[in-house]
Amino acid sequence: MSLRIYNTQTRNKEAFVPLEENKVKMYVCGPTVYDTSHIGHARSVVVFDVVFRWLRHSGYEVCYVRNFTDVDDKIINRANELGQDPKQISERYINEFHNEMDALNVLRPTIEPKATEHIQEIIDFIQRLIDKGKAYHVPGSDVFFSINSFDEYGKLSGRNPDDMVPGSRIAVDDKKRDPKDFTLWKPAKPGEPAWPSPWGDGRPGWHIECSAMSYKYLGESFDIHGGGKDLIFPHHENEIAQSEAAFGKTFVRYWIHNGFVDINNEKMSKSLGNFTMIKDVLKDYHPEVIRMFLLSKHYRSPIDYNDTSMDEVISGLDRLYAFVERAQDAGATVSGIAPGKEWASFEDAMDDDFNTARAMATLFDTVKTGNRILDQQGETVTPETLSTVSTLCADLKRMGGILGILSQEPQDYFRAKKESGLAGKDLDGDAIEILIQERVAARQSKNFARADEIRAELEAMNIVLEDGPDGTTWKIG
RNA sequence: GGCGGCUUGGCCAAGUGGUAAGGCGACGGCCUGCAAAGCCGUUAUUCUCCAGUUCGAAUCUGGAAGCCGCCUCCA
Repeated sequence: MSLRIYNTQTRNKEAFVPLEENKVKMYVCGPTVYDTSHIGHARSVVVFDVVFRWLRHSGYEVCYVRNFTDVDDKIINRANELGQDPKQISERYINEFHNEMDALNVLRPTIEPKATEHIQEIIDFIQRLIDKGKAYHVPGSDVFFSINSFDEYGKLSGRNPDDMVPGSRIAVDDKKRDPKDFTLWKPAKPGEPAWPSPWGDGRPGWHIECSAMSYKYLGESFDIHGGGKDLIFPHHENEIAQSEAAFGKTFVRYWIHNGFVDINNEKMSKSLGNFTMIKDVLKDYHPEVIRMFLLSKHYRSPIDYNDTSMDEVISGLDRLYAFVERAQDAGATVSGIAPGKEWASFEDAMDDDFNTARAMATLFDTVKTGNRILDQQGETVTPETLSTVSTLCADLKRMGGILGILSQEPQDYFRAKKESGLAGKDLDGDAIEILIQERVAARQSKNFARADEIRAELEAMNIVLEDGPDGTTWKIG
């Protein structure tokens, strides 16, 4: 089995064959840093983080580029609102973004270029387009890309340029030769960030930065380009036009687009006021719960964020960690263990267009198999059983390594869960221990009424007791 | 108006021609003083509806209904 990828452009799953053997060049559109990142950004970043991990695991040397759009109308507007410099704004949100993604256990891309640090490359790119007759400068105004100079315009989104009704959405700008032409370079208004150029002081349009930066780091033609579904048109369509017009080569071989995150079955929007920020979600849920949630459905489908779904994921992740803990307690080791057949199922799922939802099922199958084996054991675990359980546990951890979960020791995971669960309660771990000791004494003297009373008291505070062979433990229910 | 997507058990969700993965929940059992956790078992003769192709369809074709996204520098 080898990797197959659904290509937005062909609308088919295709066998993945990189341009250069054993190497993959991948570009993903990063955020425009004008505001706090929301759960939708998290999905895109986590999805492509898993793509990155899977490609690397598959033996490819991956050059993964994810940009920051740090010059943009929205950043300028925001800066004006706050009376700050645009650079302060973008730096602040880049920092925030990095902190949140680190918290979500997202690997840093190979390169994270910023538009403002590639102005010269952008200018050179625009000049090349002008020289080739693909773009034109309106004196005293913008440089525009000429749609009519690129006859494959629309091939990614499946739109026919002739069907695009001029002025239906955007006011017709009569400086353009064609209403569908888009800006490559726009003149700066007073007080706005600006760079000198052959067309006067100004700044780049949005689309051109991605073409210029992907060209610089990945070349004229590369393997994978990703982003959110909304970027298909016009952003990615325009990137294709720019890059293919400039170099006359296929720009990108595989286009990957992730679906949206809805909130309680509604689209996130300013008018609904339901923007759900990553930093707020991180306050409510363990980072691995968030990752597991984002990967629980196929990346191209919409996914709905709501409390019920999150609670289901918590139960599932607890279950996985509980098995790791149980296996380790039984003496299982994970280092240096060869992959087992559970891992093969996981690989099949991941190779099938990064089907994390299906891959997730193999984690639970692994746990089920392992628990069953351990349950059938008596007091002493035979070497054969231990070996089997070690393989299962190692497979599970290996899967977790791809999805970016199960990265903690189970003890730490459950301890952190207890601590966060106790936060805000007028009860601490010591107080619970005292109650447990009282209950142990009550049980020993067969005073089960008192024992149950204590248990009920704790249960009312969402603390659940478990009486095991080695005594009583508790957890947050 | 143009383009695209979705509709699977109580809920979430895989599954693109060969007879319905997985999770959560629920119920019964083992275990337990009773519970909890874990395990075992049960929980869709059926995949929005209609018609067609086929030996065979959730999967292909045509049609209907409902929902959703993009066409606004929103991931």
